[in-house]
Amino acid sequence: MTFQNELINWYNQNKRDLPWRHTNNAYIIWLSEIILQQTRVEQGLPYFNKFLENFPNVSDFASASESKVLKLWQGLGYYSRGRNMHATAQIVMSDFNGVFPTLYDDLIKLKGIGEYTAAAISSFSSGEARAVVDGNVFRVLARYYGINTPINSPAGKKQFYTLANELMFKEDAALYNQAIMEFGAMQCKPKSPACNICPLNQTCYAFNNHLVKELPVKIGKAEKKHRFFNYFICTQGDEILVKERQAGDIWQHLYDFPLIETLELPNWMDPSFNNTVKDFFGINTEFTLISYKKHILTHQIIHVHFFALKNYIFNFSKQKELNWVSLSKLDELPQPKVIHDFLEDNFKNKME
DNA sequence: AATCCGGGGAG
DNA sequence: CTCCCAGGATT
Repeated sequence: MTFQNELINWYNQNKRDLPWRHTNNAYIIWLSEIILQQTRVEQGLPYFNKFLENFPNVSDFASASESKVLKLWQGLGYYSRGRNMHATAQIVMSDFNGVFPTLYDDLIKLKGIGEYTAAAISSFSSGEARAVVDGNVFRVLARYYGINTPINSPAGKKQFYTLANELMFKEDAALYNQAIMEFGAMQCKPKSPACNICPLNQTCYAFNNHLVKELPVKIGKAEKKHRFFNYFICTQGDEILVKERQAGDIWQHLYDFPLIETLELPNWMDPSFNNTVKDFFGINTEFTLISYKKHILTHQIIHVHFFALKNYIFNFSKQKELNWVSLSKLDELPQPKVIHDFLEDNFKNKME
């Protein structure tokens, strides 16, 4: 049996029942594919259901506010996906008459849709014979064919895309694409795959040469940068001071608090830190440490300290993004995970 | 070519 | 801890 037929055979016997596999509606497939970028199925599934419920079609998505989209996205990470979806939904309304495109050449031009996602949506919605190459496909092909070109190098990317498209099962592109990804996710797993029961083990290069653990090859990760976020919690009656994060850094258009970032762990008993705080807020400041949280992202480790601030006079001319928000409405704003967790722990009762 | 962009789960 | 997940955009 051929490589392709083995994969499809395995898929028919072992596939999971996932909601986006019951449709060829390009809009619904697009929802699932964007949500699943760099995201496990188990983590993305509740978000997929939530988005489809709130936005049954692309028109509903396009007419929502960006803030509502980000609020629904809260906790999933890589928030540019949500912002790009919102922009793309509006382009589909204006440039495609509200009909979500199904052709690769149309899809690839849309925000947030790259080579993988354009291949996925086009093959699943219209059967276009474009091979998907995601983390699963890289791994399956690297092992089965014994390819040691780094998968995250330009040369590797080209090599794997070329091979994947040569292998494409043109009689049923959607079925084949689903099959190879599911096989990578469940059988040819990153760690300790069950090679002894694999239907392809007789012809798998890595298995026969004891290279399963070495493949695929990936080149070096940059070291994580440490950052120190010092948040100041300012309340006034039933209101709290929040800040909308701007472009050029993480969590764009999500909300946090007045922030002083320092280059190293600040000693808040030190007069110089006190002066920095005083300069930031105005005069006559007093603050006490509430809590600390270490927040780990892909390229940075953020040391987050929360302080309660008293006796403050703000210089709003320097802090235009600051706004007072009533505690009862705070939960409507999209927040980074570390902010949301802090509020859950310290303000839940006051937010009702 | 390298770096940025989140958060979670497995080992 | 480390690795990686149905990747894409930016520099």
